[in-house]
Amino acid sequence: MADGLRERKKQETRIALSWAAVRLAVERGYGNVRIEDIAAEAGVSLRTFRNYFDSKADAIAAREVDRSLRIAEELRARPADEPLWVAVRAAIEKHFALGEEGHGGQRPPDEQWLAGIRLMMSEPALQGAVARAYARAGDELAAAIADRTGTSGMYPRLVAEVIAATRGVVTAEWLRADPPRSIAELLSSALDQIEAGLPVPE
Amino acid sequence: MADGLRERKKQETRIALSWAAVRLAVERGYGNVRIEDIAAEAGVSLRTFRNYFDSKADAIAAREVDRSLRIAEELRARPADEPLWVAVRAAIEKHFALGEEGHGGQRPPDEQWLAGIRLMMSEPALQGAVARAYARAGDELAAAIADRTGTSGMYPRLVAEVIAATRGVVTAEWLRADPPRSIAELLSSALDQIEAGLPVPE
DNA sequence: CAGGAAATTGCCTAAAAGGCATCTTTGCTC
DNA sequence: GAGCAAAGATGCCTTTTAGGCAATTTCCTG
Repeated sequence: MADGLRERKKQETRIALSWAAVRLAVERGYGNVRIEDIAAEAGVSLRTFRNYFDSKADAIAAREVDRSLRIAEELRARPADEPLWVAVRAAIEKHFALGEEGHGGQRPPDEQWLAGIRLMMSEPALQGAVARAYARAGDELAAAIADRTGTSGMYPRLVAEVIAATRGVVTAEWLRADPPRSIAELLSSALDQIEAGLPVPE
Repeated sequence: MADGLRERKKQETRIALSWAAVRLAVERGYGNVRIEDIAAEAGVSLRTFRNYFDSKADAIAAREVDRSLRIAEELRARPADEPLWVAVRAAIEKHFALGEEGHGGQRPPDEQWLAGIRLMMSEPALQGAVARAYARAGDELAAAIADRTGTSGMYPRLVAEVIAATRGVVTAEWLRADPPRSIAELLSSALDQIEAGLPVPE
């Protein structure tokens, strides 16, 4: 078998800890959550929490790490003969569609997930951990792009980082836009601009 | 007056702490430096260190924060009628030329500065703080671009984040390239690709 | 089902984070 | 140039985090 009970349980614990961390932080505020509480919520000891994550911030960011890594996965899943940017668009779109299937059910914009995103964007103490998460995702993405295009050097990394940046900007704009705008629309617009070389719009 | 002795001294202390933090971390390794040591090195109390920075990592990243903020400054300093991307190229080039004038003298590639950069790129515990630094710089840059181009919405932020990403990729490539390559050349190449919309190279 | 690797846990020490009160220094006013 | 108010520096204190070490329990393999 690929991974026995052992590996699966470890993954479950990791996810349980991360969700517990996000939930508690959203409820009480980041600063009012002790890792002891998170561990208790997930049913493990404080010391075990520490075996999984180096810090409280990492635990909260873990969920976003997993989600972000999917972009590279999605990209690899696209047909190999599809043009790069077409595949990229599809991969990011799928990434953004994620959030419904968070922990089982599929109630639309998943309030829990959204609150978590807002938390991560607003709490300064979390930005570092989140940034590291995105850096990790960028590495994977760059590798996927290198494989797909057969390029090396700066190109794969440039594309990966630009995609990561785009994703961040789109997310921020989506959260901010007061007459709400659809993510798909924002994303499409942003990628159009990227592909056009970012000329100053008139 | 704009800033009295008070303000200037505060700035000096901040810089002294940051340099001390970098120097000690480079010498002994990040984990073997206590903030107490940094404070002592800079001639202030431990408690005062904490008034300046929230963490050891922040102190180390502070120098990079200041340096990164200069990109936006340089951009604002360019002639207003210069095309955006021309101005951007010039601003980043100047940013990269920085490092000689670190703390007074101007011995070429400033070993101290380079070692600091390597440290920041390699030590995981620092990546969060550094990422936050770049995020700050991105905000300033986006504002500068918005002012210069008279645009709003996602465009200024997209450009700012793409520039930040480019700078990061170029720096990484420059540090890694074994037959060393000039920063100017790498930067120029990267920006050419960005302006062309990142088509897959042949 | 026995041996061994891996994970969980408790215990312990060092270090970090940050509130609060006090003392100094700086900048401004008369 | 003396005095006053505000801002900064410092010391002290408590809570929380970080992580090493060893004992114990849980899963995998042969």
